Amino acid sequence: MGFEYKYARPALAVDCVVFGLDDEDLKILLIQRDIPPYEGQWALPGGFVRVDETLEEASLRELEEETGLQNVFLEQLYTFGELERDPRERVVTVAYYALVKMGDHRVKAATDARNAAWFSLDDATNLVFDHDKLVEAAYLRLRGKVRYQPLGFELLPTKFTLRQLQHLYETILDRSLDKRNFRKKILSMDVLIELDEVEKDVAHRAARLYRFDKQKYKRLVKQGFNFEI
Amino acid sequence: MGFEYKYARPALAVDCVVFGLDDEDLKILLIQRDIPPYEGQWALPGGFVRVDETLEEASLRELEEETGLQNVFLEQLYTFGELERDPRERVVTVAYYALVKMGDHRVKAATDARNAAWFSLDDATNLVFDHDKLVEAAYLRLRGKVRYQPLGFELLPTKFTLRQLQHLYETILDRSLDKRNFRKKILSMDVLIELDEVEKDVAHRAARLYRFDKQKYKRLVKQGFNFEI
DNA sequence: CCAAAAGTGTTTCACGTACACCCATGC
DNA sequence: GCATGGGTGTACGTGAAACACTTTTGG
Repeated sequence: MGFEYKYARPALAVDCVVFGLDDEDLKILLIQRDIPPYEGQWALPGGFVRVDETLEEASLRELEEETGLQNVFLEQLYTFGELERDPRERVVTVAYYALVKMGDHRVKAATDARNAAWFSLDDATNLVFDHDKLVEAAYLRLRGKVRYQPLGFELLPTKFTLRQLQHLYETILDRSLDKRNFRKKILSMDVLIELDEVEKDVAHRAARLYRFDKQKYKRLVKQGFNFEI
Repeated sequence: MGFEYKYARPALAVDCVVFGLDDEDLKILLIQRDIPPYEGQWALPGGFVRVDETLEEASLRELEEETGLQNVFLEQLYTFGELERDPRERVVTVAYYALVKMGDHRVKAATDARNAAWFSLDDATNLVFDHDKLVEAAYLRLRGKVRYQPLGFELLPTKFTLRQLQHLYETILDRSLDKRNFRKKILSMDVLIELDEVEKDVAHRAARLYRFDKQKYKRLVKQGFNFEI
């Protein structure tokens, strides 16, 4: 029984830092572990890589198993290989970060997880293993990359207002932006489609809705265009 | 004898894309394999990660064992986990890229390598495994990052002329730059130390030598400075 | 004295930034 | 009619880009 190798091998895992955005701030998705070690404590969703699946497949599988999430934007972040990351044995983990439209998804705990819930980034602290470090690295990457790649749209509903988009950048970059300049800039890029629709159920003038034009963006990039906020 | 685990584990390796720069162009360091599979063919230096060393330690160890290189700039690139990367079995590899001052180092083949040699980037093709892909990814990363991080200095001698520095950017970015604007920009950043020395053995007016001031650069970064070419 | 590269300033234009008011809507 | 956020234009300054000639040195 079991698998035998000539030399000792580190175990290989994946972990996901899942970002979501609501009216208040940037959130990340944590699970409460239902198995040792650190049973009952909060951690990033993740688990061991099977020998017959790719790293990305493993991440998506673990995400669905532990939190119910599907169809998320996923990108590799960094591989953490310190010797004492895991108290059980040597475990190398490939970290991914994911961006989800929070409104579209309801999270639910499942396999190996007692509970799954969104935490404000500031409260997502004292996690098990070296997961605080992974969260920090993921946030740094997001903050750095969101300015020159159209990642932000993955966090918003398909139809959004310019206010929502500006608020997203203000939240992630942690500074305020000038409304007129922001609108001028984003509209001049010509990657938003202005819809014949306005937001609903607001106690004031309703704002126009927009969609991100992914096709057009790709075409522009091929012509040398650089997205930048 | 051997090590037994409950579940099958992928093997874990590291591979290094080592860049160097000479008068002509950008080079990468390859080894000619001296062991199966693909014995005799050209590949990136690399090998399996031991259970008691970190990923970075493994990269540095393999680099020294196979090419004799020491004291190089090293940074993690990406982790490749496709199922059929290696004909023997499932191998996940953590790729690193390295930058070396070619003049300072003499490469020599050693453990597991029949030969080690520098190749022009254009000639470093038809490598074994998925190494062509790793080289492509490393070059993309270098080209992207060299513009807003002072990576370039890792490829030059400690003392260099502005012409050499400009040539470095022209080579990596693959476009020509205006001499006056380049000098204005790099000097205005105030991260170069002008030395009381000029280059030697040139058949024309000798250019002034400079050093990169790493300490000052770090101080400036803390104050919000952004390096950018 | 000739070849080769070093070194040096100015003008123009685009873009980022700062800044304030009227308008539409729901209650 | 009032509170709330939607939507809009201009002036200024900084920095990127274009561009050519003189100086120094070695052979």
